[in-house]
Amino acid sequence: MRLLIVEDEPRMATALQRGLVAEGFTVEVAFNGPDGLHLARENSYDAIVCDIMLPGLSGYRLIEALRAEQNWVPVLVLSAKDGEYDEADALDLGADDYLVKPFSFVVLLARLRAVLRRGVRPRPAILSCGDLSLDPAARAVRRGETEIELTPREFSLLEYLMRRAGDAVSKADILHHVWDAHYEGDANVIEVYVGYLRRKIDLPFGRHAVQTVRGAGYRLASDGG
Amino acid sequence: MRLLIVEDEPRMATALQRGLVAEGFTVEVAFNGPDGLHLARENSYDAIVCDIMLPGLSGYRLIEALRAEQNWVPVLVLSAKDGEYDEADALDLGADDYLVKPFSFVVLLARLRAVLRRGVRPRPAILSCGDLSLDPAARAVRRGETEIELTPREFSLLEYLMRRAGDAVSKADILHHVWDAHYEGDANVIEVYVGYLRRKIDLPFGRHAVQTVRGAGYRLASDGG
DNA sequence: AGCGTGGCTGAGCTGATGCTGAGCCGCAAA
DNA sequence: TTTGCGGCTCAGCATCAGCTCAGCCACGCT
Repeated sequence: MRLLIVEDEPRMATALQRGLVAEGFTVEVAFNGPDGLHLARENSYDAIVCDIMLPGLSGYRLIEALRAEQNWVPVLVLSAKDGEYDEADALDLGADDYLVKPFSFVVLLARLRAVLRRGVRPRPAILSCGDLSLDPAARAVRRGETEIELTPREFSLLEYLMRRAGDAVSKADILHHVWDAHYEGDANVIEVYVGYLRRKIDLPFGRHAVQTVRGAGYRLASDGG
Repeated sequence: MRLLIVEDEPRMATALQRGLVAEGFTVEVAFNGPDGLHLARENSYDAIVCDIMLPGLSGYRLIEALRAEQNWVPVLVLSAKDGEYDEADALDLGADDYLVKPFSFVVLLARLRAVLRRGVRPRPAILSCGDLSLDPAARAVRRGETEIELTPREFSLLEYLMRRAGDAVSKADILHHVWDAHYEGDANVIEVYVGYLRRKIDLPFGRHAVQTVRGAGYRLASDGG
């Protein structure tokens, strides 16, 4: 297991390095943001442990830059801040976990192991299919540059379809996940809402992202139509 | 997005439920461990939010039980304990994240989103014979680059033939698997549907993937014709 | 070559499926 | 109270999938 530590405070960096080496990890250290980004680009790490407050380039920007390059290496963020919105920001930006300083080494180790166990897989904070994108945190949907207004129900329907983009999704599945497990009503609501969605995200753009798979359900084209 | 909350304290449970429903999630609540486990077994949730201290069955045991059954639904653990080893335990047991009470709703939401974002969904393999391929999840069939539209019945017939590619499959077998074990009708339906299939996957491409084995049934050429 | 059986197909009926516009209800802001 | 909006139901319509059937074709046997 090969780790990169990005941490500007020398004592903290050294302590982390020693501890993790003692646990059997191979560890490299960068003391500022740009160096960290450079190392992360050039090498393939199993995980990155990254401070937020960094000279040159903040931890946020570092993660953002990596994710923009489709680099999904697990990142564990360390921060002296304890404002809750910082944490929310980091996770929505694509960090994998978050620790507030001071933290105990045991907790760091446990979280690092949890993060490593999950391994690398693409998980963009913003869902996108072609030029169609949906940001769950911001509750925003856009086709290219055009912002699209959706009602809450329309939004969850699209979110569910986008999370399963490319799959044919049955109406029963949709009813369970977007409406309620015990929803008693007619599955016709889905047809109605699919209609609403199409009128907002497809028709004005001459696209066909939301496809009917007769007898099976619906499918969102993974290329956005 | 469908969630299960397992929380015995009624005020906490209600608060969570309200907040998450307001965020657009579909939420079910269990007030003790055994109920939670039962619901988690019976239904397919996108994530579970689970207290540690539960009557009947602790959160630890609940996760352990699910994981033992190969159920990898993401679990976010809540706990009033703050001993660091508890956290390490929960993560090592297979929880996906951990929050210590009291926590803010914003943080819960951010972590929940992070956990949902990396949610796994193992996809069934794509069946293929030569340049003919069938994706059961996407309900899509293609010959080379050309997408082919099939009706549900045609689709299951082709799927069955592809799963037994190279074998001669009797009409009785087909009737049994593609129609119904208790199907009463004439086996002539099969001939009709084989005809439809050929017109869609063979004739336009000058191929002969679906072969008649006179007196025995049909065979799908394992090289796709 | 003739014949019978197994296999194929076009026509057509029927119920199922999906889509849409109209309209109701409840809630919340004006 | 009125207005607007989101959520939903419903009925009507168009289309389609599933199936049956009758008649034809072709394979393989004598």
